[in-house]
Amino acid sequence: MQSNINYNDLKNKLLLHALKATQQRIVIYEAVLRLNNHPTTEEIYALIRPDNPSVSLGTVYKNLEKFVEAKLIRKVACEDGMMRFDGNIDKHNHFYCTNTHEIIDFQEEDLHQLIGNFLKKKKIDNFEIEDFHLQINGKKIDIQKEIVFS
Amino acid sequence: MQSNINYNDLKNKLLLHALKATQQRIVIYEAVLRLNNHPTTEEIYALIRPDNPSVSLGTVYKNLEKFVEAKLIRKVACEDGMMRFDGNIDKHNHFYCTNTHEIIDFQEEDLHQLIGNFLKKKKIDNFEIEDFHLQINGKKIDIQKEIVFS
DNA sequence: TTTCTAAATAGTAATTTTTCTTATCTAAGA
DNA sequence: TCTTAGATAAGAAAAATTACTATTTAGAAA
Repeated sequence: MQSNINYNDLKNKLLLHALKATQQRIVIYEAVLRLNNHPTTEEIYALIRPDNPSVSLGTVYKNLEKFVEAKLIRKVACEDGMMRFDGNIDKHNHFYCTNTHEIIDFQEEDLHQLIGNFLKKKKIDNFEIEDFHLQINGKKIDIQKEIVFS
Repeated sequence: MQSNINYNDLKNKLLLHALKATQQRIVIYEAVLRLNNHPTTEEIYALIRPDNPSVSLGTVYKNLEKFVEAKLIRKVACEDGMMRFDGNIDKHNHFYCTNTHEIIDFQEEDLHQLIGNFLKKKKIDNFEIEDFHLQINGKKIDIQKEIVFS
């Protein structure tokens, strides 16, 4: 758990990504990290609203987009129609539960390399690969419990 | 190219998927197949509108959703915020051009098996995998030309 | 520290996308 | 042919997103 996200770390992270560190941005970025299960814009807005009633929804939308541009966070397009955001920018992939619409991180360096190597060897003309994203679709068996992989 | 999509084939395909073969559904399904580059709902609506002015947008939305449920087509959530649809239900993956927002099919049986085998070997508890989808992000170098891979 | 300015924000309006509602209609099985 | 469950049109409504503009502010420069 990231309980150690303090004001200065957040601020520096923003500055490092060439983003003016406004109060609103710090709060929004913190919310993305706290809600570490791929929140929607509304979920982020709902989290920050009680303590920051003057932050407008438009600001949340605009800044999430800015953060993605600056590669501070990632966008995750979801089949349920909602755009979601991911504060974890390490290489990783996702499970998607078609029952609960949860997106669950799947950190598996071996698999990531396997795919990366395949693409490197493959001759692909007229396309410069930046990254890739694997989404594994299925259903959680016990919705209450977590997915365990080893 | 699928120039051989005729009325009866479309109708039978719908019936095969337990969908009542209405005139509207035949027209909508045909549009998805014709617009074989992952059209949005609006693009589908725009294509059929001239010849079928009485088909309503709501019908297009509802039926695309129905088709996905019936596994007649696939949904492709796109980072540009638009939901797109794919009439090709064969196992395949996608390139996504962050410049043009195009989604381009990447049919590569070897890669698909590589990933499938990895996941089969991996012990994953509390999740029943149905399928997976690899999206390769990057930029087309010459926007006019196609991506070539071999 | 104070001043300056480009950039960011709040609040609201407008637009876009999607879903819902209801009266009417139709495909396909009996 | 008749019947009816399911589908449709049309428009209203809701939800999601973007745009606009006066005001404010972070951070650079003096």
